[in-house]
Amino acid sequence: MTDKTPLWQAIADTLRAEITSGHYPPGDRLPSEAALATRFGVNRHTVRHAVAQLADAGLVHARRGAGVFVTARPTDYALGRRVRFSQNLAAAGRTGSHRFTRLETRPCDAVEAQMLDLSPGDPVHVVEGLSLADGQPLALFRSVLPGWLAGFCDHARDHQSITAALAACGVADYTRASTRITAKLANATQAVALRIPQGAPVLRSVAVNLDDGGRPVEYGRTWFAGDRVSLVLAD
Amino acid sequence: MTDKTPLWQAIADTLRAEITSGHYPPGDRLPSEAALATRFGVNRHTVRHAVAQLADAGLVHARRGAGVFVTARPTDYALGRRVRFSQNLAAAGRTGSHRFTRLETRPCDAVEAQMLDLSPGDPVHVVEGLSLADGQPLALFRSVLPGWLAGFCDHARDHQSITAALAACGVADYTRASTRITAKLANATQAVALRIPQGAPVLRSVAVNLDDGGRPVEYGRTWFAGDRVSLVLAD
DNA sequence: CTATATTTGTCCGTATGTATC
DNA sequence: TGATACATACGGACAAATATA
Repeated sequence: MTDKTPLWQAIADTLRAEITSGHYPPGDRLPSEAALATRFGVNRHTVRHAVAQLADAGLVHARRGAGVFVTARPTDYALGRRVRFSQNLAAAGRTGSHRFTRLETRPCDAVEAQMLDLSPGDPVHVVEGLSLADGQPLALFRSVLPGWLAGFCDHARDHQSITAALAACGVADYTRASTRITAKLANATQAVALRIPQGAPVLRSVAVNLDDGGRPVEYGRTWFAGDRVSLVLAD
Repeated sequence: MTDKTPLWQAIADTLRAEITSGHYPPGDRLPSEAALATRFGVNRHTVRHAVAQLADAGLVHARRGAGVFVTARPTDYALGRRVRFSQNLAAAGRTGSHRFTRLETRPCDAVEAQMLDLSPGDPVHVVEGLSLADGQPLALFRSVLPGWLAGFCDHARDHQSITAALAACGVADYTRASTRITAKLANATQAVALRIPQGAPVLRSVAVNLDDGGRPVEYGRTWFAGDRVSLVLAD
């Protein structure tokens, strides 16, 4: 080898190409380090160096005693002024679906009142649910909507869609005023719902949507499974 | 008790009010569970239930053996077309500073080549460093810049600023083409540098900046301490 | 560095009121 | 009415992490 690039990097590039080309699909196990070492004709440590780079890049993840697995490609989820769940997943080539787990009207607390421009104790509609992509849990969400949207819960139950229910309440269009993103660790409840191990990272997004008159119509919080989604801000 | 609201919720509300009113400032320790139990005249488990709700809301966080602490408000970090670190922190009322930990020119790998529109092996400048807010580590970053920016490393060393070094290389302005955000767990290296426990959540942001001619001039990755920052997308 | 006390985390219980089938 | 499940509240014991002398 007269080439200046290190052996381990060449091996890493080869593996990366094989993974991205689909030779090793997401969830698949790579050949053992020993097998890769014989294949490339190098020492196992050289393979380890290459695999470590891929793992650091998040492309694969090793499980002691089990092997090295190709990380499932995270679903791209676009954030912007107009965020619509199903459209987003369609763009990412996935079939998305909701499942509402709670639907109720109750008095709001202080935080909800401030975000929705209400007085504490005013009625609000609350929708909780789970977002699925290709049948796999992608995110938990809790949306709070002002009580003056008459009959929202019934519409939501009928249409199984927040956008459709808002339309039925006379809110034809809405845009996102602000989004705030933080990283948290999954608590027990979230871990069970999202089918991720407890302590796995979750992306928490807090957003407020306004109708075309500038009135707040939705205060939504979403918890994404951190390793199944990547939020994309496209300008 | 003829009241229908649970005891633990009333206690949680009381504590929440005392925290938000500033009675317990951020970073402060709450009285021990035993002390709170005697104060409210309830069992320790009831206090624990109340505190757990506050912790779940992110208002406080408990450290075994140490106590329950009021969570410091995370620094707001605005994301948009024009992202400048120091400006962001100034807007949040913090004093920001960089510290470059590595500065070198080397051949690029396959991913860097693709992101920067180069051929694999072309030279790139690499800047690694730590971002601090009020002296506290906020984020780790690794920026990769194309090699045709002559003398970038020297300029960066002189100015201790990526924006200034780019200006010295003739790139007067640059805008962010795309940003991609995922949640990860801190590995040992990141944990030490950011002074967070290993396994704490980190926000990974991957972005590409373009000059006014649309050429990629920076491929930057940033790892934010998940509980010290909240990324804000303002439209 | 070694106790020792403090504090939270987790587990075992018991009992009661309420909602549901 | 009975059976069952669940949330609430209390009591105790010990483990694990931390602070302190």
